[in-house]
Amino acid sequence: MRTSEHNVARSEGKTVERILQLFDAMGLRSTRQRRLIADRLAALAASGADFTAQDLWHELQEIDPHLGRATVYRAVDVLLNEGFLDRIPFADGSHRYRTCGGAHHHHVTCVQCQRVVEVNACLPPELLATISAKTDFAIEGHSLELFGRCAACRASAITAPTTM
Amino acid sequence: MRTSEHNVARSEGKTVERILQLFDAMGLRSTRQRRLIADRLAALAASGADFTAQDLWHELQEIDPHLGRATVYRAVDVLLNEGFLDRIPFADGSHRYRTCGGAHHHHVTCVQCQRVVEVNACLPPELLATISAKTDFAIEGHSLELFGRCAACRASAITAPTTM
DNA sequence: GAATATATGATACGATGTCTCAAAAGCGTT
DNA sequence: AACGCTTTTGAGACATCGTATCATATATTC
Repeated sequence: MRTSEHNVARSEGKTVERILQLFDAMGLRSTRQRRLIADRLAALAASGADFTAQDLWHELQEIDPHLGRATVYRAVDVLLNEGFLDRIPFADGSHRYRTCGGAHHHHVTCVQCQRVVEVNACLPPELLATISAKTDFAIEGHSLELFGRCAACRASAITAPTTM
Repeated sequence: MRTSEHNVARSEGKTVERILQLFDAMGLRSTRQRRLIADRLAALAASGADFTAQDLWHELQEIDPHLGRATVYRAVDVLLNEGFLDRIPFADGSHRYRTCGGAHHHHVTCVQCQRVVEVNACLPPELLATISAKTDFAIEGHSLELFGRCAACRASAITAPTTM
């Protein structure tokens, strides 16, 4: 237990540093607010949780009540453009953010518990070739979101099925 | 010309009827407003254009200045749930609507002219099986958006390249 | 530590969509 | 075609999410 907690703390520390380096690389200054945001994002990265920009702001406001909304949104925007964060769109038009490795990947979202898991599998090149041929588009990118039910939710549905 | 115009008009008429039947099937009444909306959507379906709910409202307001925003949004919502409309999400979090056949398909959007084209190709079952195995999710659905540049935009870029 | 450029935060603004509820309109019945 | 019941509408308030503005505060450079 000790070791694992220690490792988490260390990995968070590294993540904080990585985020601050991203800001630095963009020529942005190291401010108290950005360090605060980096801290929180590192914790979220460690737990793999996803969040909305609003969520993040509210959480940080508990630490610093005067932290401005625009400051948080601006930071999220920078990190999204840098590829540190992923935006996950939902069917209702809303979207959440998630820290990610930066490598190309997709997401599976559990329709029951909303848990998001990364998937490394990607579209086969043949499919892209077919689409390109059919439409005469030069395909430059894609966005794939998968929906389903995770193992835990499938299990709980069996033990506690809906009565209707 | 005559014949083609006539055919377009006829196909729009059919589409109008189909939309009104969808309302009817939901147990919703046939109102002047809904008929107005059906007319406009049929025209949009014929031209294959995509639109925002706001767009649609403004266009219809020119015909009936008192038409309520909520009325249009409600109708769009119904038709979306019925599968007559598709919601196409964009990277910036916005989304547009598009009439579609109802059969499963995806979209390719031109990153330059924003034109949207339907694609009938879909994910190979092997990919879904792989993802299911890797994540232990029961995959129930997916959303795939493709981005690229259409033939026309590629051609115009060659004759008029960006100077930077 | 002074100069200077950037970042912040309060607030206004804008876009998009939902909710409310009195009034209007549809529809089945008579 | 008038009645009565139910749904629908429309106007605007409200909610949410994000962006723009700009005086002030803060980093960074010298």
